[in-house]
Amino acid sequence: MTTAGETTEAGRPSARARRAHGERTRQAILEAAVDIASEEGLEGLTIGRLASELSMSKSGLFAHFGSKEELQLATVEAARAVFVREVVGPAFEAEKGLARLWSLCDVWLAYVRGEVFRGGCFFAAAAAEFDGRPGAVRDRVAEIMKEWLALLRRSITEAQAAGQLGREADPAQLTFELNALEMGANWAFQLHGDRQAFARAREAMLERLRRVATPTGLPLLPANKRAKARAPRGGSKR
Amino acid sequence: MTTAGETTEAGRPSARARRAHGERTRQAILEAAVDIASEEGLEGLTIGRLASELSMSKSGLFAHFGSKEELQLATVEAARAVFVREVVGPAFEAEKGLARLWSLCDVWLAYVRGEVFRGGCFFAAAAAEFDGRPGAVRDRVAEIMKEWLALLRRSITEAQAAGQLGREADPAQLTFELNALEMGANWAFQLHGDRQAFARAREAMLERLRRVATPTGLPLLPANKRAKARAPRGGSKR
DNA sequence: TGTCAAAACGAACGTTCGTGCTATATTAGG
DNA sequence: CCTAATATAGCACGAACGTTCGTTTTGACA
Repeated sequence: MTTAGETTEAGRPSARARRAHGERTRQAILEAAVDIASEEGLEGLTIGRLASELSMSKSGLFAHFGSKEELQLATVEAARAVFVREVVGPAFEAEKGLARLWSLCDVWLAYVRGEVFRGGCFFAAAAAEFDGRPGAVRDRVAEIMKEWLALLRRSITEAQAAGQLGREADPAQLTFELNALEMGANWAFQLHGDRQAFARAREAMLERLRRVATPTGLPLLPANKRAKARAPRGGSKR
Repeated sequence: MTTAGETTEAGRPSARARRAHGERTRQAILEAAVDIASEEGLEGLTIGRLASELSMSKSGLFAHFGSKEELQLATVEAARAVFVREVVGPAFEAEKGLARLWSLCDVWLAYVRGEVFRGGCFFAAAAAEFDGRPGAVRDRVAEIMKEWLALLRRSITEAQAAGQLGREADPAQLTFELNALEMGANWAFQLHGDRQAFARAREAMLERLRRVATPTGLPLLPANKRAKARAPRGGSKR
């Protein structure tokens, strides 16, 4: 439904759908589109550039989407699928509650650090690019980010329900802080190439969670490695 | 020195500078440019658009800069001047040490909330836009953001020297966290129009600073208003 | 093998982009 | 008042943009 017009209805392998060469190219297009867009932005993602990258004609490529905005929306959707596969999926292998909450934070950092997208977090970039321009793309990006925040928040309340996180902790506040640390790490890495940012974000998140964790919850968080403040080697990177 | 080439040295009304009609227009151009760029991005800042906004000809406007990149750099510089005037200046009225550190955080939030730039923090937007494209603009933006981080960091060590902040606090870590919270607030406000984000960032910053403040430093931070967890009104904004 | 729809193509459209050139106003100094 | 410098305008350029059109290639099935 979200995907454009001619998709097969998922499970009805009509004669038409069995072949479906177009679907394969469409997928290839979106794969490249996601990469380009994460580096150059969804507006910098140009149809000509995309076509030449894939050795296709502009018009042949264009026909798959019908408009630039549709291409952008499809690209956002493809990026979301990657995000779900690379972040949400793995994190959900952890048990519901604090373990999963931590996993969401941890895997997210790995997702940026491992350059799943060449330009860092796709949605952070898209959000920054479109937050000032009304339209379908902006709306969809905002929606997806709300999904993510809701996921964090739900994990928090589940951890509270399981008695792993104190009741006094405000889920919305905690969600905001964890997300801010994620954005901060992504930002520092993208702009300054600062890999330390991941360790810093990790430490801040852990510290924050430990502060509101109950004795039941505490063991679910990684152990504290305090071998750090011991040798404070003067040169601080730059 | 930082501002572009032919600015009058502030206080030396040379014959050349007295007239300087061009300088006035240049300033007017940059004022508009900063506004547009903060909303649409430095790349979306187009010469034609800028010219029509000011009822000028493209070429007449263009002559002031010589290239698009120069225009972008000049715009960044103009934005920096605004930032210094609106944030750094006011914050430096507070006394060196923890008071100033807090002032930097507080005034920064006000600067985004008060929409000094129409599109939120100019440099957060510019950083996100250019972090994937090498060039002079990207370098300058990164430099300016490092200036800001250095400012935060210096205030932290000054607060430590004054015995207002514990020696055990890692300045780089604290800088990262404060900056991340700023970015998080800006992001939430821009994308979701969420004004609560400022209060959340403020609370998180305060809490974080209180945790490392010494008994000497604590009174320098705003008092704790705990009228909040009392009436936890169910409806949480959306 | 012939048919037919899907898929890809090539060329062109009208705009807008950044950027030059050249000419005309506007202004200050002699 | 004249002159030289400065500031703005007019016009045109080549390239790239998103988009449309008519045509050709392709591949499954009768």
